[in-house]
Amino acid sequence: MKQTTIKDIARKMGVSVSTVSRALSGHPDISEETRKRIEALARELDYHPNTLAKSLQQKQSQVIGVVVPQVKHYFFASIMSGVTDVAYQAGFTVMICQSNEDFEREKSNIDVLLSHRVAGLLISVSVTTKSCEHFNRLKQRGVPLVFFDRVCGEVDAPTVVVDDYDGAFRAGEYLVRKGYRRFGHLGGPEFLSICRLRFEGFRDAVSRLGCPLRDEWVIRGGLNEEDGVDSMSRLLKQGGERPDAVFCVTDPVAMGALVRLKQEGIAVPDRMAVMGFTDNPMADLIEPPLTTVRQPAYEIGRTAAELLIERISNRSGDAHPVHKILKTELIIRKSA
Amino acid sequence: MKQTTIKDIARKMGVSVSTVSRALSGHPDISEETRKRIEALARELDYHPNTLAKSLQQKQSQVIGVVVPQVKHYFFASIMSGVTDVAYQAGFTVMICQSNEDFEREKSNIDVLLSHRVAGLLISVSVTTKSCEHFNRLKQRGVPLVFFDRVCGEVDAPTVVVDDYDGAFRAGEYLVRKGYRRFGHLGGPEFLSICRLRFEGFRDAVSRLGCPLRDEWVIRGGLNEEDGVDSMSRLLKQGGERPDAVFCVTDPVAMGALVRLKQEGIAVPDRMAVMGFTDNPMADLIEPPLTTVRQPAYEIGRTAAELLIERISNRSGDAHPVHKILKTELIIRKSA
DNA sequence: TTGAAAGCGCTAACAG
DNA sequence: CTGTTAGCGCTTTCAA
Repeated sequence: MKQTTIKDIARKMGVSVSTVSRALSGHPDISEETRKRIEALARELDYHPNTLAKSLQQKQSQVIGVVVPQVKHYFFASIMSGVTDVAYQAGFTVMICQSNEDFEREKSNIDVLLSHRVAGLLISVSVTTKSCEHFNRLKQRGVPLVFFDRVCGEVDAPTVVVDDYDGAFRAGEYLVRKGYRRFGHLGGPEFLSICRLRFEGFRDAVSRLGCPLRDEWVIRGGLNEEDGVDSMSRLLKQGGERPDAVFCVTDPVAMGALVRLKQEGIAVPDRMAVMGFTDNPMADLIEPPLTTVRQPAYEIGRTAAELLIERISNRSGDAHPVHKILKTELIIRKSA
Repeated sequence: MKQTTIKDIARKMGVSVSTVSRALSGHPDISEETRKRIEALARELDYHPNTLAKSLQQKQSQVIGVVVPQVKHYFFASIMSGVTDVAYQAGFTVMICQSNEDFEREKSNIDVLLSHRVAGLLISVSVTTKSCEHFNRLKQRGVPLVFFDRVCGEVDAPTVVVDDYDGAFRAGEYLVRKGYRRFGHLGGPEFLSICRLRFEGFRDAVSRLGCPLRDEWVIRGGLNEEDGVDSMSRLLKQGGERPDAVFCVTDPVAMGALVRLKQEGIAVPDRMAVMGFTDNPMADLIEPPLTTVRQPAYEIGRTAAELLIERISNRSGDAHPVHKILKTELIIRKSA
């Protein structure tokens, strides 16, 4: 696989490599004619500049690294879509790694990306990540860094999140206004800020309105559908009185809960209302359609990428980090 | 952002760069003791090898480039997940681009990836791609290349697909066996092999069993949910007799069709049965749960990545290209 | 307007 | 076992 280089072009044209380099990068000091001829020859030889060499030389690449827990989840996939679009427009490419929710793999992903000398990093932390020193090392190294969705509070870096607390709060208000009184919550690991904030927002709303959340109806599990099935099972197993409404930390969890309730023949929303968080595209296709809080996933991706690219370009690494908080939207359907 | 290099380590240790290079890459000719000391110092200085320099030197990188139409679709996201996992295990990273179903962008994505000197390319072609010369140029260049899902028949490269014809055929058989007799099809652009094969498989099955597909009930549109809504609208607008069962080219299209039927108050499956293709996770959560043909998306991603990496490693580029055909599975639920 | 030369960080002969 | 050296493809002073 012999690749055409600038040198090949130079030789064939009888000029020096610097002339070719300049011609191809639009340097003003090159005569119109030489440039035309060089461009033509480059096309003819199917020349593609070697970005590796260029990056090595300039000590900076046009690649942004992304670390997400799982690409296949709709939420992250949409974010990736936003990141990829913004990157493309700005002349960047994206290198993607998934941590599969594993701390060690997250660290090793970052190492790999660093070795590729990415210009900056976009990170959403794994559920199993309990320490932030690997992130702080990045800061020290001066690598531009933006967290999105699952952020790490101990690290002084820009973040892009939705207003989880507010979204959950409004979910709580809505349920109380709808007449529900006995609330449960299917939550995620408290270490994750999104889980903590959604829990707190909901808890504060319902307790402020006189219907405090009962501890035994707060179930903590994972963030996916199977976890929802599981958490709902644990809730039902308690026997005795049941909540008349549960707020779930994510849509997949809510859908899992719905599956479990259907198995038990418990009517939704009549005997138990269910609310989710995210607004997956399937949310309005299931039965009953899911009442939820919409997060603008694609926008999160765009915003995070924009922020990162801005930091890369301005080298504004020392400026006070921005924290973007995107608005959520209450989507009322049938399940609550 | 000053990065530690092999040279810094060499200077601090009072040895030559080659010694450091060898120590760090596990060369046998280095004494155990020197290696230990070098490794320790490297860690202390937070050294990360510069992959760019290495790739430039070796004239080959450990990056695989992926071009997909849209990352946010569950099917592609799952594939990406498989690709990313296999790549990680084999010491590769993945660079991802999305064509957004646009031909020009697809070409430019490939150029970018080529400039980054990716070791190989994984491609699923966009719906608007009507020519394959850009792929053939890749072949000439000797870039290892594997197509997945949406392949390009005119290019002599390995492919990973599911047995679309067979899956669709069995869908047709199933519907006939179930007692349906008047069949329609909501399909995609014929240029895409997946669309053509699914159409042909279904058509052959039902006609062989004595219930030929009627031309006016074959609607061609896009592949997403909104396209499904649209295609079903066009079908219903015809008035007169209606099919009692439609087979849709993808799950999203089927779900769109379902939405439209619900709006019209047409009961599924009683007045019209609907079948999809893919088995999205939401397929069994909607009402009625969707009968469909499952494609092993994650496996497609894994297989394609494995094939590509094998080709990269063996440089078996000239060998006869393999065509992997993964099996589909009929998933019977309520919608048909 | 063009060329010569150095160097980005790394590996790999070749030589000791 | 370790050092010297050349060179991967490119940009960029400095000089002509």
